[in-house]
Amino acid sequence: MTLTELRYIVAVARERHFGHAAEACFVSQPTLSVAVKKLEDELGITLFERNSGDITVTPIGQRIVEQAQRVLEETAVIKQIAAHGKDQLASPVRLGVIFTIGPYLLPDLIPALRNVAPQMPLLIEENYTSRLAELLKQGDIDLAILALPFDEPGIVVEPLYDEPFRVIMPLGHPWEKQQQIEPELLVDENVLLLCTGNCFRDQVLQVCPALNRSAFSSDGHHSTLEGSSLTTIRYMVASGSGVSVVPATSVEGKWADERLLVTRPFSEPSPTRQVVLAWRKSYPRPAVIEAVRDAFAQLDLPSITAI
Amino acid sequence: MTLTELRYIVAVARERHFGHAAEACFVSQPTLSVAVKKLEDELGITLFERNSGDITVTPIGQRIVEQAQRVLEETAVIKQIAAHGKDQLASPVRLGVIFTIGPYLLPDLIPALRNVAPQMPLLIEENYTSRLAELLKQGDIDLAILALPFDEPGIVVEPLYDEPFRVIMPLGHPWEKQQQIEPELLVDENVLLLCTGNCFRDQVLQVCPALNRSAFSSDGHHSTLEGSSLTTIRYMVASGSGVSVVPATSVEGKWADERLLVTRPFSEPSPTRQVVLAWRKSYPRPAVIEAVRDAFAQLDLPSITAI
DNA sequence: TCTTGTTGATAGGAATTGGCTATCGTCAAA
DNA sequence: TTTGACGATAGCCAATTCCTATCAACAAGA
Repeated sequence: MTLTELRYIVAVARERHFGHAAEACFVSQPTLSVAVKKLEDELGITLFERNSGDITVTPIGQRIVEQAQRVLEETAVIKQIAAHGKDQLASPVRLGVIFTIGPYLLPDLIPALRNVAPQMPLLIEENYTSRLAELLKQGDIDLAILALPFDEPGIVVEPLYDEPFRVIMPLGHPWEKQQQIEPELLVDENVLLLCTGNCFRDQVLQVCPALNRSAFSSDGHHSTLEGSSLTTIRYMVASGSGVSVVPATSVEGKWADERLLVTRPFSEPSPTRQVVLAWRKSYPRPAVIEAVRDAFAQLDLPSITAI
Repeated sequence: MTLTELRYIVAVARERHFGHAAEACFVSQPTLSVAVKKLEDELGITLFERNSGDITVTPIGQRIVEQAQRVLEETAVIKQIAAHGKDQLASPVRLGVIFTIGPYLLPDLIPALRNVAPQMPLLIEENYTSRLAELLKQGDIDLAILALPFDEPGIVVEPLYDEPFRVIMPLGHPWEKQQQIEPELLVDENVLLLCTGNCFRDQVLQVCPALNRSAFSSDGHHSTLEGSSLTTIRYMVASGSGVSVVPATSVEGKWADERLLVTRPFSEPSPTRQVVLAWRKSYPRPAVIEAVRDAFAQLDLPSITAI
């Protein structure tokens, strides 16, 4: 049984005439005759009564023709779904963002995306890099915004921007008078870090490996404390628990709060992390990637270096 | 788009593995790969994300696969209808019978048919021969039981039985003492006939053309009257309006009523009419014809000559 | 870093199918 | 008896479908 055969019998039932039905199907009459006979043989029943000069549909043929019509309608729905769904920006996109970027980037990124692709529903997942990598590979999210280093098989990354690190300290801290902070100074300070598992912690430690040692030192003087989120760190720093190193976007622009904190850049060359967009090599909707790129192009975030 | 392709994508979506899906479809993996790609190209969308080692269905692919499944289910219904409808004795048969046979034959024929083909719904149409011929040719009925002469293009007839004519007369009629009636005697009697249009009227006139003449004679003595049905004729005869010629089955067996009428056969060779089964040459259910034959073979009607 | 195994894609050729033209057979109407 | 209409059949060609063999990509393990 083929869809073509079904189309043929529907046409014959409608036209009650093999010749006209063939014409309606844009095939020759023998083609249609043979196809109908083939289907009749396959089903083992006679669909049409060929009277000289008059075709009638048998009762069982009538039911089968009606069912064939239903089949054809359902296949039309497939084409319809396909035609409508051809717009890659029409179906949902699941976007993962790491914790240390999401809260500061998304309020700007989401409107920009709505601007670029108004019809595209967005599902956001905030999580750690490692978890996002998992979700990405399993196909549970489609895109991820995260920071290097990131290297997973089957995943392609594309740089979005470079984000410098900033030092934050409580109001009245001795470094307040310096316009730039030397990284080495941190070793002698009480530096608050994010908990283990957060990529930003690793990035900071990579910039200043000495902090790792001091965290385990037991002299009680140069110890580091840990916070569970950047917001927590901010409040811990503001309350005088120490200083910290945070991504620039989390303490500048609309997130700056001079009444609580003092923010200073590192001396040049400032340590930075590179924020990238990641997706499965096999992700079949390049238009979505393009839309995200366009959305980023629209953004005008302070303190970041577009790439 | 072909049903095979739809089967393939459903299998791939189910197995999430081209190789396994191909196995499930009893084709080689390349065959399936090519077919899926062909469908994707035709629809213009990517149905599956081919990640090394893991196949995922795209959101739009998911919807299309579900729709494809619906299509396949509907085609399965076609096969189901066909398989169930293969039994030619399962779907309704429309049977036409002429007025002068129906009332006397059907009470016996229908149970016999139910015996031969218990599952076969019967739709009965009682009418004149000419109307039955129309219905038969138009396909509004499938079979007809009627009397010769009957010759219509595209219609095949098969003898069922010969039915002798009988003379009926009121109780106490002079002919009551005769065991057989000579046809010539009718000319001098008041003979009741069925109305014009009824085939039995023509059959009687064919046996005794003289009646036709006398019907239009104006001497008032040898006139014929007309009744609208055999039952009417019976009561008209019983009430003394005259004599009549009727089919044997309508006045013998369970239809005999010696308290009202006297029934006599004609002298040999008795005039008869041949009752036949008629159907379109193209009627595609020989088993139905066979069932009707079998049902007649079961009948044991008095006064008829099986053929 | 190199090999290896797995998996889907591709190439090329054989078999099948679907379509065409030409012609036939049937049948009813003239 | 002839004719015209219509569906069936025959024979051929092209397109499709399916196969085997092979390739390419890639992740995992040595």
